[in-house]
Amino acid sequence: MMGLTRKGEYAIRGMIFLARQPAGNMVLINDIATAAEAPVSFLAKIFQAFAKSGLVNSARGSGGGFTLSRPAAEITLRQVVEVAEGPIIPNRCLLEDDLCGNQDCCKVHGVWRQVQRQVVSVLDQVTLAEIAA
Amino acid sequence: MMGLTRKGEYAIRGMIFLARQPAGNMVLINDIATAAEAPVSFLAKIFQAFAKSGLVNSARGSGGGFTLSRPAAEITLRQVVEVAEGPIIPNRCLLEDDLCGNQDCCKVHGVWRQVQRQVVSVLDQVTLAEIAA
DNA sequence: TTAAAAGAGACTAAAATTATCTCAAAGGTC
DNA sequence: GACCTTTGAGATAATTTTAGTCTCTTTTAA
Repeated sequence: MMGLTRKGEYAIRGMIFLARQPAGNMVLINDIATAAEAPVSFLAKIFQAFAKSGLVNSARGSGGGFTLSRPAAEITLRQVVEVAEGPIIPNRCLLEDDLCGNQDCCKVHGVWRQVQRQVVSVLDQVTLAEIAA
Repeated sequence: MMGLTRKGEYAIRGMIFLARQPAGNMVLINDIATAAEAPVSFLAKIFQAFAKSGLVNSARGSGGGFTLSRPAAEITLRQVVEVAEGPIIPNRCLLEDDLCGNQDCCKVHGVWRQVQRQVVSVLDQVTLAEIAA
């Protein structure tokens, strides 16, 4: 239960590698994948999402690649994880806008919200810079 | 990410129903399943696990069924969740006894352990009695 | 002895995860 | 402009996990 998937693991490792590059240095997805020990085409998808989300900049053509869009100290682990894996949701009924039909579910509801807050809070306080150091 | 599965949901709902019965009252898995809105044969498996783990007592034959093995106030949500879903582990490398080959993984290792502790701590502090009330 | 229950294991179906492949679009370089 | 490099996007496939079913066995009480 509660596990990060491969996607999340690859994402984190890839971002750590990027964070260790000289600022602004464009890195090929191939090199990131090698460093992160991830399948290239799979990681490519993940980094597409990072590019869309604005966490990284991308450029095509020769001399292209990926680079962090801002200092690693300004990117949190939560942001990385959420772009890769989606929002941190310990239970379905957290999604349904506070209105779930099931009475029992709602009793537990508050507990899951608490869990969510704790997890998010931990991940919010860790930056890429810290874990890449 | 971080989601409880159906199994966990059914498990919790079933245990809440049991917790609401008069103490010692044997309840059929059919009735639990109806109350929990879960498939009978699926929930039966889950309650087999509960019986094995000692959270509930079971008896076969007519007059048989399931009952909590101790007061609902002495059963935590964590126990219920862990029997149903397995241990709460936010990342693979938490399993590997503190020794994972990957350096980067290990930098993040402490973060996941913190996450784990927070989640466990929340679930440890909620009893069946509280959520069944 | 018989009917009513849970226990155990094999099996199936559906969904999510983990990829892979192909082609299109964009950006340099000659 | 022709050409090569690189990311973008979408379809597809393989694998694993989740979810659920079915059958048969064991236990127990009446």
